[in-house]
Amino acid sequence: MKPTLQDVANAVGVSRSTVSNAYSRPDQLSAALRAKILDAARRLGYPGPDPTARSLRRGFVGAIGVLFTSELSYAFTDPFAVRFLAGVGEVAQRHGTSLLLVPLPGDRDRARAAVDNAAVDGFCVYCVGDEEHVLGAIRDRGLPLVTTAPEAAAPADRFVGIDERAAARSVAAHVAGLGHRRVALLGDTVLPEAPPGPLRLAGPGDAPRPTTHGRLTGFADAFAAVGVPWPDLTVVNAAGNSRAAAAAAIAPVLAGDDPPTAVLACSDVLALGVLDAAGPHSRVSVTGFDDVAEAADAGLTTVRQPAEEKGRLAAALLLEPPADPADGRLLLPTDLVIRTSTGPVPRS
Amino acid sequence: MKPTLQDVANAVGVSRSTVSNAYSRPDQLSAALRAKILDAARRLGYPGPDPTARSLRRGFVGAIGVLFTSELSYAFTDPFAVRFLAGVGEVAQRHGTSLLLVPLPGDRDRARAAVDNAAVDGFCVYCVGDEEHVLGAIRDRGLPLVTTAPEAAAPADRFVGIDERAAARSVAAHVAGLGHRRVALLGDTVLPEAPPGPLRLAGPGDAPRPTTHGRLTGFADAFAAVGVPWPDLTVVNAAGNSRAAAAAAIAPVLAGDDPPTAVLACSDVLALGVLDAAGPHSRVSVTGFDDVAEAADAGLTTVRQPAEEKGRLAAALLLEPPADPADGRLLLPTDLVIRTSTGPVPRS
DNA sequence: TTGAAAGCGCTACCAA
DNA sequence: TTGGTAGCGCTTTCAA
Repeated sequence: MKPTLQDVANAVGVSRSTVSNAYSRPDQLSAALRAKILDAARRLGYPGPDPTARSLRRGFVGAIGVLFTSELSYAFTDPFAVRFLAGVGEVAQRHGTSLLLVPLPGDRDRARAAVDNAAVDGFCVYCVGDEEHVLGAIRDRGLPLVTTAPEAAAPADRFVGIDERAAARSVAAHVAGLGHRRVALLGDTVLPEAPPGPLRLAGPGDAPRPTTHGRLTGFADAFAAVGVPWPDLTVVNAAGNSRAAAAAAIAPVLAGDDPPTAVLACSDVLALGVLDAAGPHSRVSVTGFDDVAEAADAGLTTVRQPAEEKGRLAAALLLEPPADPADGRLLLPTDLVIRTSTGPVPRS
Repeated sequence: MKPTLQDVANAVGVSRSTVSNAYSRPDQLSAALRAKILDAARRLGYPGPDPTARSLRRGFVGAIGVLFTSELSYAFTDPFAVRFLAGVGEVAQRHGTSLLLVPLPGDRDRARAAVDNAAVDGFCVYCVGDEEHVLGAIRDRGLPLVTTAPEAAAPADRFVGIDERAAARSVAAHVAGLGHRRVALLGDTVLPEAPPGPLRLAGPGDAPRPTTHGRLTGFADAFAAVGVPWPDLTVVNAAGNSRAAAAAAIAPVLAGDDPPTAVLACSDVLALGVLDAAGPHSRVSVTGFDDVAEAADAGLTTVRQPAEEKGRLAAALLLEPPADPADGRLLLPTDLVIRTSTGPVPRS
């Protein structure tokens, strides 16, 4: 059997409290006794207080949960997510806090159970899709949470994000300013079970994912301002946030009659897929979102948002709660980055 | 106060066991009673059994630790590490197991404490540097562990990795075959506190990090075979596994008298830094290690190892222990990938 | 099908 | 400076 604190106490002939103090509050006992206890522990092979028991007793864990409302591997596959994580990790390291990455089953009940079973002191929720039930589970546990989607946050939640709508409007205005009027908007899983390809959407607000919703709305704003109403915009659905999914979804649209002269994607990864599908000689204008590393190489016009900083702030908001709750909602700046993937409407 | 299982029991007028069963063993009570209990729980705001208490009682946690013997952000910054993590995450997701990423303080005692405090059922150790004390701490806790460094593994440890030495020998033999004899070997933190730049090393075995050690040995093998003894090889130290660190370390060497005609780096990231430092018109041959995504774009000759697969196998070894302990040591295949960054010795 | 008893291993209070 | 007491919230026999 593995030795416990009690065994060490017995071996040395002191009480459990004293052994506990030897580990957790060295100033509460003489150096000599402490040395003797630590020595006996080593001899017995006692590895120190059990973390689980300690957490139970102390009432906190020393870990924060990081949730991606998607497959766990999304976190390591999407370049923006990875940089977000790097930022979270940096702050966690500084606090000596661990990061618990919890895989979320697609099934809602089981997702809720996964949240309920996570031994953590709070959650950072990187919002990918529809997360209301996940956020609800966290709130029900009474744990603090930071989310990256404004619409998803309840008043008590902390939030760090960008003004998705305004940011999207800025790229779209750039494209509109270049004269584009026949435009496609490309998003990942615009509607839950939708097949890849063009989609009928009564309005941008119909997209359940808060990020997609915000970005589509911003795109629509800019085109409405130049006289292109929502129904004239083609919404295209990609079955996943990957280049391949984007290429597969957009290819038929580009090959159709009366193809769009510009494609506005809801992420850089999708935009890169559009460039893949369009081929090197295409003159279609393409924009992305996020400004990941590959975007620069590809000459992609996009909206930059500070990835690592977003992660750092999310973790900081959780680990160093602001005194004033009003400071718990952070809006980060974005920049329109104009590169070579956008240009005037080709005359045909 | 947050409600506990006891409160729910009181409210319904049943015992704690019954409430517990309602959550953990639905088959142990009537559907009607269970519904009544769950309902009362919802009304009281009871979020289900506390994960910590449950872990303590059950004796297991449902999470595995992932350790990087380096800053935690290394895990998200190094492209190979990210892919490894993706593989680990994939298997973890399948098992419904969470991943605890534990930041390791540089200080050995505190690193040990971090390991001791992690509430997990086992560890995957991604070996970056010197990890003996970390592995020791894990073994002392009696937890299973999988490591990626062969030298670091004790007989009881599981291991998944490559034959570092043979893999390194294969690239080096390619370079030697091209006629190169004045060669520099570039590693990250070859010696613990060494400054960037050339280094005196009595032999490759003097590098404490097992990976570096193995790779340098393989490089040395290949050059010994063509008559270039160890002392004629220039070992160069980079202060970190980054392009910038590599560039800074190698620049003076390339600019010196009698510069090497080839640089063999211990990782792709370092090799890319060498290319940065050499500039586009340089004819120095450069090789990397790992074959990350950027390597292909840069035309880097390198050794490919299966990154995601390594992660998947590491996690599987931990989560699905092989019946026969002999199956707990896996050696993965590697491929020499020859691209444009290596060529014959330029005639000057 | 339900309940009572017995801890899992530890820490924090308070008294000596 | 040390020890006794009293749980943290839960699960799991076993018996009813």
